Amino acid sequence: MTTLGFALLGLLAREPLSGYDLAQQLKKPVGFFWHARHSQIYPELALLEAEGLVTHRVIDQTDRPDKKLYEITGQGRQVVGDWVTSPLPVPAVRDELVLRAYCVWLADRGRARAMFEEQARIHADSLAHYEAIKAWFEAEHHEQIRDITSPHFAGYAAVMRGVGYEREYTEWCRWVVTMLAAE
Amino acid sequence: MTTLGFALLGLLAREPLSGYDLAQQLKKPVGFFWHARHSQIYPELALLEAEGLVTHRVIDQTDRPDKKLYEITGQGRQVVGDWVTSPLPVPAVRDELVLRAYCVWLADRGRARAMFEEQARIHADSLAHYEAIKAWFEAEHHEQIRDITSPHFAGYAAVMRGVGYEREYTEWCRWVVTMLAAE
DNA sequence: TCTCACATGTAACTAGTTACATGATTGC
DNA sequence: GCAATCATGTAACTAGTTACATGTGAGA
Repeated sequence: MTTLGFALLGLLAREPLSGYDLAQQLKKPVGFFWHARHSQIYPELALLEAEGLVTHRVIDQTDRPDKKLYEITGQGRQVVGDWVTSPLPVPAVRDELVLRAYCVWLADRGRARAMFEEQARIHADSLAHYEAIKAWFEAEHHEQIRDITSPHFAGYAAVMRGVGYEREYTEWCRWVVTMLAAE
Repeated sequence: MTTLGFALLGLLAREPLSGYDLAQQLKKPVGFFWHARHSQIYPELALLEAEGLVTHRVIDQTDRPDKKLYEITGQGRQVVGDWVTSPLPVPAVRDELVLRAYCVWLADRGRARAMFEEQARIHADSLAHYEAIKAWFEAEHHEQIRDITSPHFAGYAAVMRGVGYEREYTEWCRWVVTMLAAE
């Protein structure tokens, strides 16, 4: 089982979806912590089905192409649940912007400043986006986000991380900008 | 040019190193934002040399195996400097722990709590590590860390990100733990 | 007419990981 | 004798990206 497989099972545990739907979900912002293209999703769904973790049925549609609606099986639910608490290998962080910061002493000051300003903007926008989703969770699911057996709690937890991550990232970018702008 | 190539050039711009040294550097904590195994580094160095961005000379050693010491060329320096401010593609975040949080409603509560407690510990340790390096920079290079043309400024900037990242990560893990522990 | 959203797939390639392979010296 | 550090490489595999491929219906 690959991590993508678990990501798909995690989404299908909430509601039945087609491969196309899954690809949409694995775009921002739900998929800020994991994402994939349809070219990776379709073969992965076939593998999940071969292992009995999902099933599909074809939905005939007149106004648009037919689709395969995937549903998680009881076994699939079990497998995701077990995976969540299984030993986690040390996470591999790769961040090209931090790598660029590490090399910024070799770059043109003005251009570097402009780049970090733009990155600050991008992460501030992303932060605003997550904060809006957080506010929506608090307004629409204020009960469920405290219930750890609810998917809304889990979604809220992920969004909380998104907020914290982007807030910190934005602050760091701005700090770099002030350093590059000094004097 | 791959990102790894730029990472290697960024290290070689500071001092000449062997492939083995580079592999050591690309381990924690310098390499918290980028890392690679020696199996990827050796071929990449050969490519960099073929492009005229680095050169090497063999250092004969009696007490240990001979090594190839790589040095960055003027062209190499130019190439890294330009890359730093070149357009940055949207960063692809992949975080398995957040994905697991998104699926935590399907898991056993006690086991999930234990896992997030352990992750909180790991990130708190990592934070302490970065904070020590930050303090070392401030004590040993208090002048250079304000000079944006100094590699120490760039190193300090990267470490600042490490501190912020791990601080936020630790806080989030602890928040998840308190949620899982409630009642 | 053309583009966009819906819908599903395969093929070719790239980056990165794991495993294989070798060999010297130092310290337990 | 055995493990660890230093030192350099290759081979096989996996995950993920980009590009190729096809086709419908709605709306500008």
